[in-house]
Amino acid sequence: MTTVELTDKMRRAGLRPSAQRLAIMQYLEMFRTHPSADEIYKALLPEFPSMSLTTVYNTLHALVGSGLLREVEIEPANLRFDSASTPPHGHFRCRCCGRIFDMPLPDGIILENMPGGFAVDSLDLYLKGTCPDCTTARD
Amino acid sequence: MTTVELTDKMRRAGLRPSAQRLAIMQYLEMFRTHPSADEIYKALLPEFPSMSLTTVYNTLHALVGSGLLREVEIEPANLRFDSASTPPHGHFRCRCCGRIFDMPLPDGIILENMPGGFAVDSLDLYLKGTCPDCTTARD
DNA sequence: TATAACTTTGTAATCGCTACAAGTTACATA
DNA sequence: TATGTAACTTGTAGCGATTACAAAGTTATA
Repeated sequence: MTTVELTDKMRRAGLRPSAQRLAIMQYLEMFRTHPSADEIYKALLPEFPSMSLTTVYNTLHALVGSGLLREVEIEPANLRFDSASTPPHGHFRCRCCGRIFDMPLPDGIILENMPGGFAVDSLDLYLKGTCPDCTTARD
Repeated sequence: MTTVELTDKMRRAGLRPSAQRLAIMQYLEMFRTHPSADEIYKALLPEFPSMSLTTVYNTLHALVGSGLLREVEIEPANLRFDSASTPPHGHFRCRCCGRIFDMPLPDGIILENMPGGFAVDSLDLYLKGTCPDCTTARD
């Protein structure tokens, strides 16, 4: 996604497209590793030496609030973030290397037969185990 | 589950069934509200006035480690716990009252068509929305 | 009963995150 | 282009959940 496109997207969401915000969005578009706020902060520090961690948190919350990002809560102690420009998907965390992978949502996960009266507005599927790389490395 | 049964269960898991541990397990068997460590601590304090919060955490970790409890990570800032003596199920958190409900796992969630090489050893389904009580109250 | 292993307790510390206030910037309007 | 205002950024201080650690207590077993 180009800078212009991102700028438009943010404006349409009612957010001012500051340099820091654009950089954060671009980072999340480019690196699909589900980084934490701190990882984003450290990665962008060379480019924005004066940027504050608080700005990263502010931005992430603003972007989540307007639907441009999704939170990934697969690791309770570390909130992670994911561009919302992909279709809904589950997440898999490798217990060995700690990486987080996107996974397809199994067919049939559609929320039909929920107990009556529960109005579901978000669904998260989190899987844990060993990823192919770590399985191979262990052999 | 009786105290004797719980004692056996813990012994089989290689854990000493101390009074504190039994009380914590019993609390989780009795109250299916997915309490946090702090809630358990406060609830048991009258019975064990000298118990330390650290003991609660130690116990919860030990029990999770040996499969007697499951962690519920539906709220990133507050780890919650669930007896493992129930069949696998998903969780629903009401955004209005904050309560957490057990939910059936939708059919078809069985992890067949996962991308090759991913060895899944745990699955968590987290749903959020409005529960029946809060929906009714709002009308 | 001695010894080792396990468990509990209390304190201090860590870590992710948030609150807040002051300074800066963007942008609509004139 | 100038200007007022709302939005944004920054730094510091602080909070709450959790963990580290060491000392004291308990239990199992030889």
